[in-house]
Amino acid sequence: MIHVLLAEDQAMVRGALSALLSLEVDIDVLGSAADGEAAWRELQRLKPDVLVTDIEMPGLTGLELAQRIQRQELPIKVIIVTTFARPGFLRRALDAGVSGYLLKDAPAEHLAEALRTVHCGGRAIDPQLALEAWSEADPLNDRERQVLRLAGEGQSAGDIATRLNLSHGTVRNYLSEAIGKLGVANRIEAYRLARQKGWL
Amino acid sequence: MIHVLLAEDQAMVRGALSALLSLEVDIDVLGSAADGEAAWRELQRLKPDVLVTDIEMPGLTGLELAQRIQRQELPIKVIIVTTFARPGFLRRALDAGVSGYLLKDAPAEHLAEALRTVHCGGRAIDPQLALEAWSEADPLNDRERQVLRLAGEGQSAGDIATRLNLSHGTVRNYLSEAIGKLGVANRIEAYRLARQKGWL
DNA sequence: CCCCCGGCATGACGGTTGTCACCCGCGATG
DNA sequence: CATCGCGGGTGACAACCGTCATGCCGGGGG
Repeated sequence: MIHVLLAEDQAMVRGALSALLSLEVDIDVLGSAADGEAAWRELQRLKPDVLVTDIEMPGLTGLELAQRIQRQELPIKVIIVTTFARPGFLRRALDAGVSGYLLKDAPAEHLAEALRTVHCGGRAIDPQLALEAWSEADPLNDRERQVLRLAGEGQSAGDIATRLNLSHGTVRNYLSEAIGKLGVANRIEAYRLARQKGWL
Repeated sequence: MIHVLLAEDQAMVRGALSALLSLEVDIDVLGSAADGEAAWRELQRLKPDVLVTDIEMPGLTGLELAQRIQRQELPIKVIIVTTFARPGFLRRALDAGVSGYLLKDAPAEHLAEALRTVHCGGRAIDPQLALEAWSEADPLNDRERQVLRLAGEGQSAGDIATRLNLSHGTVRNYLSEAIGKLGVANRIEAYRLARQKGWL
């Protein structure tokens, strides 16, 4: 019997996944949580074998949750189930020691299979995504990332400079650098590309 | 017995929702489709009582699907189940004659309830969203929408002008108009706001 | 008929953005 | 010690952006 905890912020999806897993005779859904903090608490209370979690959740993300589990050396496997086919996310997930990474695009049956594989000590990583993950490294440094994030929200160079205690010229240098590294024409495209790759 | 067709592009969510509805004794999931076109075909083949559909799908969106059903006067109720709490979407959905509009944030049980309500001729609209929907009208006209969409993809005024066979000055006028109407400072924020409201 | 309005264009303005060359200070590395 | 790299800053320049005033045209509505 595999004991599972589910973390997913969209209630309907959470309920539906729970229903899906309940249909499997060898899987027992102990409970579910709507955000990272709640998941962390339930994790310690229910001591499941496997945590199935989304990435984008309020409070604590699935990736941060995985990191915590790794640091505390809890005997709990982690499977990420997410919408985002972003190579950067998978890479960060692997660094956080997760055992599985599935896309919500994948057939529903894969989830139960992945649970069994992982429970037996195996790994379940979306194969085509695994290729991309190591193909292209994030070329941005921390400053460039910060600046791009703010630029993507419509902040001007001056605003960003104030926010980060930099001169507005320096901000423009970082943006220019990022734009150059990503091979695009302006900040908007740079933001979109970096976001799509999971680098922001 | 309520006969349901499910349209949702993410396979795992599709399977999970199917599992969820299968647990209800009075609901029969006839089938499911991964995109709008497939849903339209299955609709005519399976003749369900209710279509449960996402909005964002490749090919044909859930809203367009609802429009088609309305135009052809098919005796099929439509329930939209979506991630997006965008007032503009709900308004367009209501114009397309849908009977239900639920958020994926809503508890899973709401879906089955909504199905029953709708099947009996009722409506199931997310209440707090319903308020917002009529509070704020879309202030943009067609040209402003087009221009804003392209601007949001990082296109410059010149690019957009070429794309739409306008002068680059005119494009800037439209952008300026949109920025003014939305009460923001630049095209990026204008794009984000319009998108968030479901106006793009 | 005239007048007004909406779509489109122009030109001019000041501010912002993207690029580049160059500067400084500082820690690492030789 | 020399010097190299790197994070941060300056200044200049061309291009672009956001704003505004102004103009033209065509189609209603009075």
